[in-house]
Amino acid sequence: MRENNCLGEHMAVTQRMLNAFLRCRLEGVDLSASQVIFLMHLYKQDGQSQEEINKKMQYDKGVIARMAAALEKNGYISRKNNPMDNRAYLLLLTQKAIDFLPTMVEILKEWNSVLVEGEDEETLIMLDRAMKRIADRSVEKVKEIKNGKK
Amino acid sequence: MRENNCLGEHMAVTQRMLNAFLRCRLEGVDLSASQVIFLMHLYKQDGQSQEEINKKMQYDKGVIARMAAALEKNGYISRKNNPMDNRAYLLLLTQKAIDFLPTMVEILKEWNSVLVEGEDEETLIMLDRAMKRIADRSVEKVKEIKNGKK
DNA sequence: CAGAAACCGTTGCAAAAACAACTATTATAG
DNA sequence: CTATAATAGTTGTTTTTGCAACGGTTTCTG
Repeated sequence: MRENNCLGEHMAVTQRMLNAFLRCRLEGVDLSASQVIFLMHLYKQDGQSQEEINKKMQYDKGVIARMAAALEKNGYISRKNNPMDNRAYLLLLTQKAIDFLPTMVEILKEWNSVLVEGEDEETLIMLDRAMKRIADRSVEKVKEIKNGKK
Repeated sequence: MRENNCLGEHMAVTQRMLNAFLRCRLEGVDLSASQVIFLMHLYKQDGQSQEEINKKMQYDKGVIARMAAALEKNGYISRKNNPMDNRAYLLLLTQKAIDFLPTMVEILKEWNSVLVEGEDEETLIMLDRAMKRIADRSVEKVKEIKNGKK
């Protein structure tokens, strides 16, 4: 009981450190820490909508809108209207973004190596799966609360 | 490899959900999400300095200074000069903070129950320890980078 | 002991993020 | 078919966070 209560704090600290790390490694690059994660989602699957990125990152949709606008302005993505749904965009990576991928992967790999250093393969698999379940339940919980309030 | 890369994203999502959850539960209370965590550190050990809280939470020290000022202004803590070191404060919980403790514990317990739901006791212990190691390495890594830059 | 370095805290400023109100489009219900 | 609800995105405003420069203490070093 006592021990579990700290999980959240460890995550919070790690999260702040990740952001600090990314800010250091992105010095001189016209990308913020969260924009890099944004782009990573598009690398995994190009042509998503802001809504889809929003669901995955769980940032406020206003924040996502501004990130997308900034990424477009800086030439990392283009926003095509989705012919299937005129409300939504297709967010598409530009060549500039594709060229930046190797750098980004290297930076994320460096961070990942810090996270996994000295941990068993078994522990890591377990950790990742458990954290996914936890993240999913967290999203669900907040959704319930917010729906209940309307 | 592929799987581990997502650890950070799961943590990030969970972290944002925790903040959203706390904001909901703290409606009408003159405390922010991070201020509650701040107070929790004082509950664990009263009379710490801002620097000590800073080390544990890993927020920027300016942020900690403003949190402490706000908590004092709203009557949750008092700041006594430390007779052993005139640079530092002793941050002390007031009665108002102590009265609020049960509410706070209940809120955090509610959140914790979301995190641990359906997980084995074994998994949880493992998770907490692994996350502590990860958080510690993260802090260390960022410290190295920032020292290297000076 | 004097000067330099490290430490603790504050403040101005800028970036990041949340929230709410809004427009426009699509989907659903009666 | 129309009215209502839900969806996708934008924008104004406020709060939160990070960074850097600063002032006053303490500690270290020669």
